Amino acid sequence: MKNMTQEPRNILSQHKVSITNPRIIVLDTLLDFGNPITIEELQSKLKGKVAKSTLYRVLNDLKKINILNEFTSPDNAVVVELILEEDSHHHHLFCSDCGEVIDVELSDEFEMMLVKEMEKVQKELNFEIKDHRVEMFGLCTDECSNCE
Amino acid sequence: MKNMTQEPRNILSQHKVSITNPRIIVLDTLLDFGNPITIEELQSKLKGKVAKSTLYRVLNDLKKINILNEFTSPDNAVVVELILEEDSHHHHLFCSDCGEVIDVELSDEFEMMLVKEMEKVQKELNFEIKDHRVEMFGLCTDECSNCE
DNA sequence: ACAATAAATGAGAATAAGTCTCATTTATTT
DNA sequence: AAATAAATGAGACTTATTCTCATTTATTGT
Ligand SMILES: [Mn+2]
Ligand SMILES: [Mn+2]
Ligand SMILES: [Zn+2]
Ligand SMILES: [Zn+2]
Repeated sequence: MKNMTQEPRNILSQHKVSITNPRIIVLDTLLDFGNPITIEELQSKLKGKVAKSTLYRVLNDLKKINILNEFTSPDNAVVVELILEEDSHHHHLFCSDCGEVIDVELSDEFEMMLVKEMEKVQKELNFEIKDHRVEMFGLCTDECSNCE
Repeated sequence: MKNMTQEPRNILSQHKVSITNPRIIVLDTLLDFGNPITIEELQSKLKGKVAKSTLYRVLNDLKKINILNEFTSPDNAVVVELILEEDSHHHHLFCSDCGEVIDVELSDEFEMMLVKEMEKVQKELNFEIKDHRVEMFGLCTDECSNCE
């Protein structure tokens, strides 16, 4: 049985955000794409359906309720991705050629070691570390449909 | 004895880039600041000395000869830093409050483990990984002069 | 279900980071 | 020192994102 939280209407009501057409459409598009997506690509998918200003507003709404992650790719494209409850902590791999962004889960041992490193840094620099991010850069090989 | 490579004129001539005033001034400012700096802050330091268009051109020149690293902070500010020969591989810590960016060197054991993780990912995803970046987010504590 | 109220939207104007143009200045080469 | 090539400054231009405001849509209370 499919997770109810993945329905746009449920996601919105769970977060006490009013259910509107543009919000449903944007969520649907993000859920359907299923991967990190550039604003540019998202805009092209929504052309004629959601106004540009509304798209940015909806994305901000989703950020505010902490279900949208935003970051910048090495070629300075803004990328967003939904954070679903079922998603586990992960990182990203960027293709320098086609710009594709791929989710990557690293091993628990590695994540534990990273936490230890952060604890060391915290003490040394007297800084309270809340979060981290690991980004990997490289090149898609043969099976990428975008680069060739 | 101070490293000759740290003199703007030497840096430029070593990279076969012509020695001009704006380039010297920008390099001096970056060297003097000694830390990653936002474009905004850099511009304010250069106000009246180097034209905006020239600043961007010089930064591009430095990127081309691979002595400038550029990245985006979590609040979407563009940050640059000089890559000096004496610098070792390192990562960054961002204060979510004041925006400060701090260099962080992680342990060799950690870096080795990260390389191993990347090798695993490479095989699994058939992706050629060239580089990586670890970013840590948090809050400066007491001794930060910017946040208070 | 219906009116009243509050919130969200669309269209396009405004803002601002970064790029481009071109006349002038500066560096390099001869 | 003159000739040539490269770099600069000023401001125009481009474009991603934000803002404004009149209209539409959602929510609430009856
Ligand atoms: Mn992801
Ligand atoms: Mn650094
Ligand atoms: Zn690719
Ligand atoms: Zn701080």
